[in-house]
Amino acid sequence: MPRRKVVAKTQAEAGTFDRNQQFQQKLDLLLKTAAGCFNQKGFSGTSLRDVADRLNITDAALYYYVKNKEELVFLCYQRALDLGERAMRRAAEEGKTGLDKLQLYIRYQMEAMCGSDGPVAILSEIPSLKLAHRTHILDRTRHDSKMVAAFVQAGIEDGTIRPCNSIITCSAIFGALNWVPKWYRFDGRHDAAESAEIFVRVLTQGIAS
Amino acid sequence: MPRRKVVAKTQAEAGTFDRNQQFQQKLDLLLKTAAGCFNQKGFSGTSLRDVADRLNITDAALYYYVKNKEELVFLCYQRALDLGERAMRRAAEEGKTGLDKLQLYIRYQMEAMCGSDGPVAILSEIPSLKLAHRTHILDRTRHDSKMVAAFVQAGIEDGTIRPCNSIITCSAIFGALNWVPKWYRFDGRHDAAESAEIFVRVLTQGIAS
Amino acid sequence: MPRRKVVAKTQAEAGTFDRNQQFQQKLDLLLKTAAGCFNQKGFSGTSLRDVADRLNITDAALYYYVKNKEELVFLCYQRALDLGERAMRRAAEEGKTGLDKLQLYIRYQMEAMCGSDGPVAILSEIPSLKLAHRTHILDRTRHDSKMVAAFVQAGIEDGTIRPCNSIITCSAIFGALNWVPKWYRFDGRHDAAESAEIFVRVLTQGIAS
Amino acid sequence: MPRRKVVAKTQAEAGTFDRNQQFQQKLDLLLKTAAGCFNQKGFSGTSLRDVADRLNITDAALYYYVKNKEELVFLCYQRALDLGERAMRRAAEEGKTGLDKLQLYIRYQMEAMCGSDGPVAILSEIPSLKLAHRTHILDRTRHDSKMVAAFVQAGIEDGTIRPCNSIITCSAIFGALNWVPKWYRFDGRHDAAESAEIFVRVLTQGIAS
DNA sequence: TATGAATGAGAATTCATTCAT
DNA sequence: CATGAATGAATTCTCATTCAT
Repeated sequence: MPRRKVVAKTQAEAGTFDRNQQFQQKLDLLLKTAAGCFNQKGFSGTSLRDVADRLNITDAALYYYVKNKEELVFLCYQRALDLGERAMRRAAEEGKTGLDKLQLYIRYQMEAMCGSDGPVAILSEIPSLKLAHRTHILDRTRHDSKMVAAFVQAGIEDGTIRPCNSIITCSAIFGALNWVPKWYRFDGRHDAAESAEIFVRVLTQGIAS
Repeated sequence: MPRRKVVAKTQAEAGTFDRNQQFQQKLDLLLKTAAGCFNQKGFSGTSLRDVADRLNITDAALYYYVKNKEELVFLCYQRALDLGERAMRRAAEEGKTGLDKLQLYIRYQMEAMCGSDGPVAILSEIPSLKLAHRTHILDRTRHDSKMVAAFVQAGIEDGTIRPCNSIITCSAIFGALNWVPKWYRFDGRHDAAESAEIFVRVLTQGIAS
Repeated sequence: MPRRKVVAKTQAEAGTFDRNQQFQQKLDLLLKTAAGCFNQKGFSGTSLRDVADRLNITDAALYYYVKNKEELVFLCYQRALDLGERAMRRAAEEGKTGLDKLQLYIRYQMEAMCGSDGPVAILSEIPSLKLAHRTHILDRTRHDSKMVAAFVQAGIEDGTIRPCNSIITCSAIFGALNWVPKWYRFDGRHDAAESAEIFVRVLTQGIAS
Repeated sequence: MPRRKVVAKTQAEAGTFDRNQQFQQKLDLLLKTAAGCFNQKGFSGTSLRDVADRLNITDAALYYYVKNKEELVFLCYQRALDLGERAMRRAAEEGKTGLDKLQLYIRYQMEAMCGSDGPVAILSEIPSLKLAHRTHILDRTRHDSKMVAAFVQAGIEDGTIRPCNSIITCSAIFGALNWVPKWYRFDGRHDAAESAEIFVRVLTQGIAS
């Protein structure tokens, strides 16, 4: 019955390791599935049965993986932020100029959202989180916003981006990105790489020097 | 008591006119208020009591103005589309080139969302609408998408916009615009005109020839 | 929809007054009914439907009167303490000697529990209360215990009660009293006055000088 | 694996004997532990996980010892009645007069509840038992009540107890005793012998001639 | 017009219970 | 013997909705 945060430590306990891995995989699938539901119908609009049905289990079984619905959203949001931050980190490492970094970030973020990491949750209902989780998520999003704004600032300073209000500019960029899960389909109708390419162009060439 | 869709036509029926006008004003306030709630907490996340509380009436009283919650969202969405389409129409009329029209649309749309027309509903939970309303709204949104895509196409043809995938491009633009009500504050923290200006620049200069 | 703590203040607002009175009466009936259920089947063993069924309303209707189940128990407990403390106060006022007071308290307490104040809740599941309520109730019960122990002490000092461990003695007395609602029937099988009489005798003559 | 009600009879089957003994010991520990939980939080208020947690096993493991939760309570109640009846039997055997017997019973009962037989279940949720078990337990409790009432009757007849309503009198005595597990602590705060002594005095001297 | 009172449907959550391993 | 995983039933609670006043 115990929900585990546990991660097996030695190869010795192979059985435990396997079990744990299986648990993590199922949890990840749950998070993707839930994210898809939440994106479509919102937090309160999505019942746990909706999610469970898509996974072909009962709603009660979900409670083996998460403590409650609020935690489920929280984990979805964490996962979304993990992926976003990975995109930022890669962009920061690989990009030379500010513009470079901004463009790489948009590309990687698009690839993450539209690729095999499946539906990624839109952080649109932060108010639904309980205080501790809410502040945690808000801290991370604020940090992330600053990170991308810093890309823009860097670009302004190194001359690759024209002077502009980096805050509002980033709001436009984030908005465009955040909305993607609302319309992007994984059924082949859309192409991740192409979409990414276009987004990079539309969202950055306007501010490039 | 029958709810009126009626709009008084002559000053002759003054009493009715006044009453009706008052009704329309209250309804409009209701729609704005509800839109604000829905944007923050989602359709299902917003209870009618939430809305009623903000208006200092009881939830039961709301039923004098709308038939039910679904109709309330529907009306909010209609209102949002009305404003959006007005922006488009003005842009189409006033703009000369395709780029012109696109830029004007973005400006007018921003001004509508951030101006005195108060919170405008984000059309984020269309699936919650009943079939008739859903198709109605979907028809309008599809029409609107095409309208803006047509601005882009026109721009490509008249040489003011560089060739590009107008669908995905518009997705980026709509995303950025749709996200605005999520972060824009009416408490003076933001400036409507400035925000509009920046959005126009960020979202169109990248595709301008 | 608002649950009221409100009590009408002037005869002017007669309608309000009547409504409010009716509300209070129904709430009181609810508390008695719930107390009966809780005494028989325990807090968790009693479903809100059990209570609602006895009142011939739906369980959802209960929420018009109380915020939740926990508050329902809390109010039952408050009511029990109110009655108990009234018994103590009267005993303290009317009794001359310590023994006198103790005997009057037992009589009045029995009369309250077995009389028209209907089933009175046994305070047997205090741990189920939320912290704030729990400490509130515990404070009152501790105060009450001291009150009765003080009767005993006074009796020891004025010579009407033989020296004894007043704490354990009171535990016996409280136990006997607390258990009454478990077996007492309001269907005529038992007689309130007689039962009270016997309890007074059994529980006090043993310690009387 | 079949649960055993079996009790090994000869030392010959030593292995079985040991196993069986171990089983019985663990079961007894389970019953004590469960009784403690039930007394504190009630039957429905206690989940099998609560009990299992105190024993450092999983709830699923409990099913090796008992068929289901209902049986667990039933066994707790049986155990409580066993101890109570043993107290009565000893009292009946050792006591000369009716008063004697009554006093011995109270002492032995207190010693059982407060001694090493650890928490003993309060029979407060008999309605939760399934019919067969319920009638079985009710039969025993009725029998026990009569037994103690018989002590009182005997006392009245042999002149050691003053004439009184033996039923109500016993209700007071049982109430006081039943309530003991609610307040008695095994952490040294209370003294079993002393408490027993006081209870005997308080509960019997009032009716003694 | 607006409110108080009530309802019914649905949602989250808990929990006893099962069963393969 | 014991556990992990899952289920089904019941329960609490919320909420849109109704209706008499």
